[in-house]
Amino acid sequence: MKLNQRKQKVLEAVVEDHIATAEPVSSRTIARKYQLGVSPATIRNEMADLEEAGLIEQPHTSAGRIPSQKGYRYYVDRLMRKGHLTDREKSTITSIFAQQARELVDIVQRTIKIVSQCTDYLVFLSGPQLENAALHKVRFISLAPGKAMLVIVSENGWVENKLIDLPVAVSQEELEQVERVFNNYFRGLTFPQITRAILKSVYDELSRQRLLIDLALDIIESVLKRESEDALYLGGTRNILKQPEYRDIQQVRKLLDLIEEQSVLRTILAETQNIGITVRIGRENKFDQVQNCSVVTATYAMGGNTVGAFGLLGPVRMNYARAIALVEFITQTLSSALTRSGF
Amino acid sequence: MKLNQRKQKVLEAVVEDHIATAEPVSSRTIARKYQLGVSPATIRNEMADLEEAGLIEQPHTSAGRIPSQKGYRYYVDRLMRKGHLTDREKSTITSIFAQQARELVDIVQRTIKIVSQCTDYLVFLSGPQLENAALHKVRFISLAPGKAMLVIVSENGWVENKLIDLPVAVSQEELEQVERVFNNYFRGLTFPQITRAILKSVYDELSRQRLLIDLALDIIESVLKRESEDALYLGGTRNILKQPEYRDIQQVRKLLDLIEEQSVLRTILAETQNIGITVRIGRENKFDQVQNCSVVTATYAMGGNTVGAFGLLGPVRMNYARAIALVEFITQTLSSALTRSGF
DNA sequence: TTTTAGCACTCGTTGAGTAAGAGTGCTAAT
DNA sequence: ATTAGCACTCTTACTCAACGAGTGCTAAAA
Repeated sequence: MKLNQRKQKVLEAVVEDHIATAEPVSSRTIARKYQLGVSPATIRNEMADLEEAGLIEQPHTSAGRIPSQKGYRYYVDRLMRKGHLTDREKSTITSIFAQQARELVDIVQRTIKIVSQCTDYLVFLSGPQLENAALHKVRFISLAPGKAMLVIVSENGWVENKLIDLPVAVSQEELEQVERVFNNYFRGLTFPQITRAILKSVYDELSRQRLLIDLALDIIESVLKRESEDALYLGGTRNILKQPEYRDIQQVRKLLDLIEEQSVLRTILAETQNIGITVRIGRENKFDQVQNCSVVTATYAMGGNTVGAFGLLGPVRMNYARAIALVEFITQTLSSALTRSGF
Repeated sequence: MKLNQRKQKVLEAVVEDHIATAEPVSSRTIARKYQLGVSPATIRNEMADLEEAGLIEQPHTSAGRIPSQKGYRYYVDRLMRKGHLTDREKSTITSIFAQQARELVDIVQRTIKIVSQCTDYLVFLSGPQLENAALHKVRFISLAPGKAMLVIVSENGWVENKLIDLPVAVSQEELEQVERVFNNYFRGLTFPQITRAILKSVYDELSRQRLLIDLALDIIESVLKRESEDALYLGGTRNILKQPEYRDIQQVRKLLDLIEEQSVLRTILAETQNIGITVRIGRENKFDQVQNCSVVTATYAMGGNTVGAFGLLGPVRMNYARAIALVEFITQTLSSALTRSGF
């Protein structure tokens, strides 16, 4: 779709004014606030064209225009200028990550908290999961017959642990053998890197523990999978009510459903590709429950490996420039904090 | 305060009808729905007296009466009949606990989920914390210099674990010595039972590890404390919006503040005494944020030791009989589920 | 003395009607 | 191509009256 210079200016003005005020934008407002050097009447003509193109719409005849979802998309793709965080905001965020963290969860919770203070959108985050992190050490601690604790330590010092059931009776002795195999052969590898090929060479050398190692691999894999499914962190629920879109109780209801039944948010994060920032506007979202919302997401990494995703959810009338800047800054900062040693 | 038989009947009718309908109750409604065998006019006279006694009030002249907070208190203390859960509800709840649970958290989360399905109030729960549970075994797993994982296993098999910093360089050897001391001398004791007296006898025998044991005790104590402060589980946020009290966004706002800033709920649970069910109506609550809510709480136990508390929060117009029956049944069932072995 | 029927009174709710205001689209002049 | 002017539309706010629910009081009935 080709728009001349002036139509673009008008569309930009409609979108930005509506984002700022949540009200329909009139031709007069644009003429007054955004110096296009033309009269309201001219702007009205342009607006009529933009409406015909489906980029803006009128709630009713005697109201101004609001952007359509298509209009927002056009704005995000072509008109929007890069948003900037203030130095103050940046340093607040950075300082949070500078503090020493004992566990992964601590970092995540701090992130949620700080972001919900600098935005009025819903903040949500998955991971960080060690599934793709490089292994440093594996420990099995026998607690009772058939019951043990598995501790997985990543190369840069992060720890994941989980209670597991051992389907067969395994002695502490045998567990220690398995530990040794892992720590000797697999140290420094990510889980997906422990390929069949590598396994084979291990098998040859250690044919006796073959069954045991297979078992251990299954257990570790399932633990890492389960963890990554479980981990969803949320914040900013109180702030998002400030958005006038949520003056209607029905909307709030939908939002709380989303929060309590976390699967939608989880899937949104799981489907985020690691190719920079993803923006989904209204009906571009797959799920019914978020079709009147917009979502900005991005992945974050640990030592080059994607380990989780971070997102902001707000009304379609969202400050995209700011949201994108924030998501970008957070995922970058978080990635470098996680890549630094956990110890 | 002494009320004659009929006044009590009228008060009961006002409270129960208002709980059911959320509307002011008129004298005519009472005469029609609750057979007192007298005319509306008589009931009006009784109502005037009840109003003078401060037990009911009128939103405005041409409306019926609603109970005052004092009226609810009178009802809860003297009029209310014991509520009952249906067999279906009871068996759903019981079946949840019958399932094998791997970790404490699993049980807790299931509880929250099932309760929020059978009530429209906010469900919240603290613990279970092992602080008061009998120790079975303690393990220190050295992960890196100055960094270790502490695993605490209770007598009936529940496990708590936490990453800890070791302030001094401690060898794996020394950690194992400490483990041995704990497992030999303290097995079967709850933490508060490890008194100075017992410690002293240990010191005499093992004077060499004295400093180390002191250090270990401090660490374990702080871990258990920290855990118990952290653990707050919530559910039912979506359901509570069904209550007509929350048609006003401002109220919803307050509720979300409560949910996101969990300290108030945490304190309410922490202050719950283990003397059966506690009911706090409106301004009987200490905290401003919940003065237009009522809270029903009770503690639950593991092998006789209180390890956490469970609560329901709703509007002052709450179905107290049902809420109390539910809290009672849940805490009992939860206690016996936890007291059964964790394995 | 207690209960109740009857009635006047109060107050919130609803709906209709109206005026004001915002914003548009169209036309004709620039 | 742009714009001033104006008629038209639609929402919002406000007023006013009618209605209804429920009470309190009084006087009669039990």
